[in-house]
Amino acid sequence: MKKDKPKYRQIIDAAVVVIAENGYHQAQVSKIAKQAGVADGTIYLYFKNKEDILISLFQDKMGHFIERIEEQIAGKERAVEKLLVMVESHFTMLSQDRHLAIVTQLELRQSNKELRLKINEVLKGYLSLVDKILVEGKENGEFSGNLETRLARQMIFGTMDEVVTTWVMNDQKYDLPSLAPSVHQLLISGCKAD
Amino acid sequence: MKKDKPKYRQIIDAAVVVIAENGYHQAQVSKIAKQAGVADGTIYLYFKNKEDILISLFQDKMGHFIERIEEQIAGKERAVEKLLVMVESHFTMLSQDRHLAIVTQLELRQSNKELRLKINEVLKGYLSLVDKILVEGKENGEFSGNLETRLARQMIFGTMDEVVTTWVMNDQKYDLPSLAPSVHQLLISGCKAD
Amino acid sequence: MKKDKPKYRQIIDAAVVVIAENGYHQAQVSKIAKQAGVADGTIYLYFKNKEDILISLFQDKMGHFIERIEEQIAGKERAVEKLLVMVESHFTMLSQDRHLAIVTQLELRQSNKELRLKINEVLKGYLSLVDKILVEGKENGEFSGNLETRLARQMIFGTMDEVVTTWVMNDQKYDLPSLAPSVHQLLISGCKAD
Amino acid sequence: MKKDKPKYRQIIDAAVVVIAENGYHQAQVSKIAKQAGVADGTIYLYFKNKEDILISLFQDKMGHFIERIEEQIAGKERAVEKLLVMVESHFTMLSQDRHLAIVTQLELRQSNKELRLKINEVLKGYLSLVDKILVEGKENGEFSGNLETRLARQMIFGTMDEVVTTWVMNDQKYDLPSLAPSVHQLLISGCKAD
DNA sequence: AATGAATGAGCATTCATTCAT
DNA sequence: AATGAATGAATGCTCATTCAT
Repeated sequence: MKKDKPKYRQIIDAAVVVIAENGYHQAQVSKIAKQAGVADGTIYLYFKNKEDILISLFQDKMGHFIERIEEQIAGKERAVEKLLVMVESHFTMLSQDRHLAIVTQLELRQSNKELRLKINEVLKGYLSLVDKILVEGKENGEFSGNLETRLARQMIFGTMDEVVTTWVMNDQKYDLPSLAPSVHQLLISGCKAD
Repeated sequence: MKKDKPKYRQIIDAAVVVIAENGYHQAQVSKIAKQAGVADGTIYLYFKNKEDILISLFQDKMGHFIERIEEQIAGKERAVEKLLVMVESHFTMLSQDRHLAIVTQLELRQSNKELRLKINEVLKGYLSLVDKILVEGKENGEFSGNLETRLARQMIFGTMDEVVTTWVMNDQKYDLPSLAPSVHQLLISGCKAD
Repeated sequence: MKKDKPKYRQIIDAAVVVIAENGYHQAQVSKIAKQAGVADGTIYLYFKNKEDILISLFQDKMGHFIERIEEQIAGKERAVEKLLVMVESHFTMLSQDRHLAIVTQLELRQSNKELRLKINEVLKGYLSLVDKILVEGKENGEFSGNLETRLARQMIFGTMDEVVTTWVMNDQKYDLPSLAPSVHQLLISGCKAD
Repeated sequence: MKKDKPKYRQIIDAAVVVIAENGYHQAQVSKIAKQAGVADGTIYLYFKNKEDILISLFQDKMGHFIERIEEQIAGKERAVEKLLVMVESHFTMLSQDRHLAIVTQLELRQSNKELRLKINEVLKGYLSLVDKILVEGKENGEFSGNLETRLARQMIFGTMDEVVTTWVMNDQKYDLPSLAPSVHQLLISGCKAD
């Protein structure tokens, strides 16, 4: 299995660094190869083409992302708590890997429509995790029975994404994880005063 | 003033059509010129370079966008109502200009970081409109006094953006404006059951 | 019409020189552009791609070739004379353009199958000229009525081609046109003693 | 002697198949290795480089070719008969090995000038066989004493080659050996009516 | 002898921008 | 003001060959 060989990860990790530091359009294959410490041609022993590096990168990183969040959530009983853990994990993981944050929030969005569609496929795994929490919350009465799952999911994901993107655009100069409780509070109670 | 000459708008409108129909990376200057009915070189009499077309496009369209919303809001007393009008207007205007929706939600995001920073500058006008509503709501007791304006604004904008993007990605095949009340409800009351 | 513009011929003539002097596989587009005194990109204003240069080159040169031979032949009454004129013209024209001879006999044959098929299309014009002479000769009794036109044409073309190729491979170091009478004699009378 | 080891022939035979089925430019060393059932590196234990495979292939196959024709000719008395046997054998052997026919008539001609010069060296053995027949024929009065051996040989070889190439280009869809008598007749008597 | 992972040089083509007319 | 022909920099990928095992 190619994915288990050390060079596979070397190249993916190199791609994250190169894209974060040079930007999507300045991340030439030769730069990635150099950063990974392999020859240009070696890239093509592990990836079909340049796009394949980027998709694999996203699948690989996002796969870990979702797994971690699932693990964290597993220990919690209530949907509200699960949502808090999710926001915290989301913010924490991205703030712990500054390069990855830049790549996912800014650079990878410059890819063409085709690649973005493939990225969206990967994201669906995350979105259905959100859905599961929402349905659970509705069933056990934590959330309103009238809550439209799809819209609520879009609010949750859209909000987290916007918060992280703003943080990255501001050069990650404030602490992201500490915003999690407030964001969580916002998501579960909205703007309205009690 | 160049911006008042007819060719200025011709070119901007041509850019919207060409980008929406061909995608950001297939929107060559020569295509835009052809669509606008001018020679390639003429573009450079009205715009400094290609990036300048895109920024001007965004400024122009977003300018109208904000003006319209300000007009609509002006007639309303309460922050909650103003927020509803804003969501409604946002959804309605984008659903009335399919090309513009594609360009702002999908295509322009493929631009490089530099251009996106400039686009964000333009967006600030919109975001401060949101802020104004939030502050007003906090002052008159509609919204919690503890509400963190910045985060709430990110939730509001992030949610609307995500809802519109999902709608565009689904080929605009359902009615967007009719989602406004639910989205508004979500934003003001969150997920939590009463 | 692009073909009438001076740069069109400049580029084709440059291609002949570059291919003859560097060989087919060392004839990069940038070399052709430099030889033609234009920018690389200019090539693509006149030709679809590199292959298109080569096909156009062959069509252009072979077009002249056939026209000239047709003119020469027009003045002759008998098929045997026409054949002589054809062999003489064929040999003379190629010996007058050493670069072209190298390109048609050695270099262009290294092209891929697809290009060679297109080249063969162009050659058909020449081959049917041979056929016309053969049919005429059969009708007026100069050639045997049993002569199989297709095979005879293959003998004539195959012989001329082999003679020219051998001459090119020997660095064009002997006089080609002076072989025409003997080759003509061979073609019309074969090996057999009278 | 490397040439006597089984893998030497395995690789040559694999090269013929791979080139015939994929074309000269798509016949990568790795494909030949795979077809031969050996590792890429093993090729280089038996051949100096890729070009060496092709020259060896040609030497090997053409060696058999000439040997066979020499055997067939040995039984004949007269030059005219020998020529007939040669044409028949030439056509028969190539029509019995479709892959080899494609390789020698179409694919190997795409090689670079250098390789083609080496191939010509190998061909000289065949050409001198033709010369021998011609000289013999001139000596015993079958052929005209004025016959220029070199040109006659070029006619004979050029004609056979053109006939075979045309047959290959037409997908070998008619019977080649049955053309031998007519071609032979043409070669010995030319176009002229008796 | 045999393997096959690794190497790295080399090139056609696009397109934003210019400038002579 | 307007044109559009000309420019030229910039890059992903292939594949013959090597060499440590």
